[in-house]
Amino acid sequence: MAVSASTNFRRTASRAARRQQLIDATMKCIARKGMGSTTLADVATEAGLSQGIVNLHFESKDNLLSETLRYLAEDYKAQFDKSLARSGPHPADQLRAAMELDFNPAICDRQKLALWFAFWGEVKSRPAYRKICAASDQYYEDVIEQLCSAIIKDGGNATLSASTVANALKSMTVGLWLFCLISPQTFDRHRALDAVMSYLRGVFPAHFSE
Amino acid sequence: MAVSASTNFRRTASRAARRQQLIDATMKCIARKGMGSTTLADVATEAGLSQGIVNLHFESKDNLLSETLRYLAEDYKAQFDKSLARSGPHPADQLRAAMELDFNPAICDRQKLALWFAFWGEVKSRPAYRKICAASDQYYEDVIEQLCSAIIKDGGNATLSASTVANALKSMTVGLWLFCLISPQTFDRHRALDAVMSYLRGVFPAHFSE
DNA sequence: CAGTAAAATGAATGAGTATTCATTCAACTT
DNA sequence: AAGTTGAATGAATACTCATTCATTTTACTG
Repeated sequence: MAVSASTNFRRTASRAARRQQLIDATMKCIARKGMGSTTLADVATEAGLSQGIVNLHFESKDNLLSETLRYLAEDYKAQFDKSLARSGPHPADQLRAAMELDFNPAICDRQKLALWFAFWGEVKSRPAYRKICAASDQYYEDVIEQLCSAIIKDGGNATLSASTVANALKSMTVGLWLFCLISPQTFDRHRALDAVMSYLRGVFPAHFSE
Repeated sequence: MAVSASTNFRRTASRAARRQQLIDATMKCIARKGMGSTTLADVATEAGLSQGIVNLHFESKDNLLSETLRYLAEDYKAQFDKSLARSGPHPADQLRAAMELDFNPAICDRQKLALWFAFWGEVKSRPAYRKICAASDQYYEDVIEQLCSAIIKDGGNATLSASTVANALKSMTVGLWLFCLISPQTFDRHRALDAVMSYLRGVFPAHFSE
């Protein structure tokens, strides 16, 4: 029943691999053609498979898109958790790592940014997307707020509100991503990271100076 | 030829009024149903007019959408310019007015926010949208940067870069708008404005304290 | 090597949609 | 009042696209 690991060269991939292949194709199509103009035929062609393949592996187009958003969010979370785990032990190290991740080429490339904005653009009319995004946001908001809180306790400006700083940081990321998406010639991820680090130096001078 | 102002009760509106009526209907439909699921029939029904009306006044659906984005951008600019003109003479007054506008109910309501994100979601695949947004962004970036520059000269922290602060401010707005759109229950425009004002107090303490 | 089950195909279907255009209608002119 | 003009209508058209499913292909089993 389960596909053995030894049969790597099957022409028919395992269910999970095929689904991932289709999600990858979907992401490429949305970035290239936009969410509204991406058809199931486009996705199938991009994946090098046939017409009916999406409905075979995902029930419907709606479902494919939801799963694609879910994957996008999970992929980001995996990189986020890994970045924090690999960074230094101090909360300031972790906060820096989190912000550097957001402007890493792996995250901050126009294809992925286009995807995020494509889904955010439908959030108001698609409760399913809204829920996925809200849950995701909540997680980062919490983690970043805890880091800010720790930094404030560790000799930071005690009048600062950790949640306000966390809001400011996460929202800056979104806006800077939009600038990278809209004006790639005049605005790039280095300038974006500069803006964030300059904010961090302003708010936590004792922790974020070279 | 021109419709006289006295004939207010014509059943057939002037060309400009009809176009505006259709743009208004388009905005409502996009906010409600999303950009991808908005059909010309939806727009016509929302406007209380007939099937072919959009192609009569706008050449095509594409054109209607571009004109809608253009209107959205012009409408924002008009309110922005008016806010600065009405505010106090000092650059700090004007900067505060600009930020307060962004979280005013007239701008920061979920219907309008949904519209902005709907268009931003298509920016990568539609050069026409990208250009409109880029031009618009450039304008605000310039104005805000000049205000920051003036504040810095007027006794602000001379090591600050006006353009970095301007980037941070404008990007925070976008991200905070997204939070308002995604999590209206847990996040509202007051919290958003708090985050911005807290940033301004941090960066320009001499100019932004009560 | 059959035989079987699962995976994949791709033509067919049918719902939906942008666009066209012949006709209708309202407002103004003389 | 009859005529003229341009706006508006809405049925018809041509097309796109998600979904279905009978058939084919592939991989595995005894």
